Amino acid sequence: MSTSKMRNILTIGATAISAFYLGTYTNRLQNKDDATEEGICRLPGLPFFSTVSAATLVPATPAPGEVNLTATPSRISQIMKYGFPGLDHVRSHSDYVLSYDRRNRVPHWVFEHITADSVAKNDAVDRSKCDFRADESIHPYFRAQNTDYRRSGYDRGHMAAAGNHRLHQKHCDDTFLLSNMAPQVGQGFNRDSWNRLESYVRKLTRTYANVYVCTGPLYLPHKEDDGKMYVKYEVIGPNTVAVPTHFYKVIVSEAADQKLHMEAYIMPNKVISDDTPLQVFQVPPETVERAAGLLFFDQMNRKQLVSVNGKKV
DNA sequence: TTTATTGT
Repeated sequence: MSTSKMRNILTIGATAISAFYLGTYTNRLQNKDDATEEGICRLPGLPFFSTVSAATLVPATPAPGEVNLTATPSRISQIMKYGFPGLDHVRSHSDYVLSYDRRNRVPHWVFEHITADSVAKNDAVDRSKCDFRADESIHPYFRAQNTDYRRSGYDRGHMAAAGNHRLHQKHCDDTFLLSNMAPQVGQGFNRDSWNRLESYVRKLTRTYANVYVCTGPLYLPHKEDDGKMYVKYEVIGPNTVAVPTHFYKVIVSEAADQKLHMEAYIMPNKVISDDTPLQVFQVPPETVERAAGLLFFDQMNRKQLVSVNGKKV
């Protein structure tokens, strides 16, 4: 085991990670050659695919230079090109797709498709004009409110980052829904190392034509003094919003030649020294899948996959 | 630069 791998495991908790089988992602994918064909048929009647026959009645891909302001079927298909990680309470917004965890009042996962254009500086989009607000599409029993976060000591941390959605003010606004938030340690995490990871993902668009990123929370077990394993996490506010122990990102970068490069990261929701290299937090994608109960990019053709965490496969 | 909060 390499030094960096060992440091990584120590950082995110040895007991948590050793509980998961550290196989290779490619092993599972090797049986998935025909995954693409079965993909569409597998989808249940989600609201945005409700009537396939109606698809032609809905505005399709916008003309070049124009921007989708609503979650059109074509845009959702583009964002979700490589498959849905899960299907629990899926919501499609103008520029990202989310699955909501009603029990924990935070997302299960959010999916984004970003390009050099969508992350480019745009004076027409002003983050300071965006307001954090409750998501009215979530049943009130399960809806997080701003009061849950107030004086909790935690930031309202974006899962789909505001900085990834600069094509239009509406795209930026939509990322401020509380259904896209989870409680994050502010100084030392959200505003620092997690922000570094988000910036790194944006930087990938300088090299790759399309970047697909899935982000979400984890609740990892740890061993306590009695020798038993427990999952323990704080909850905040009147609506008992869960404070995840860790967060993940699974990224697929698509090159102009259709070759795919996959990366996966798990970071603990705690103060992380700014000089910690992001590589320290790399894990096999399968580790995130087992921890989250989700399958990422399962519609990806493995023949296109050329690297995982920077190593050839 | 972007990420955010504090009865400021």
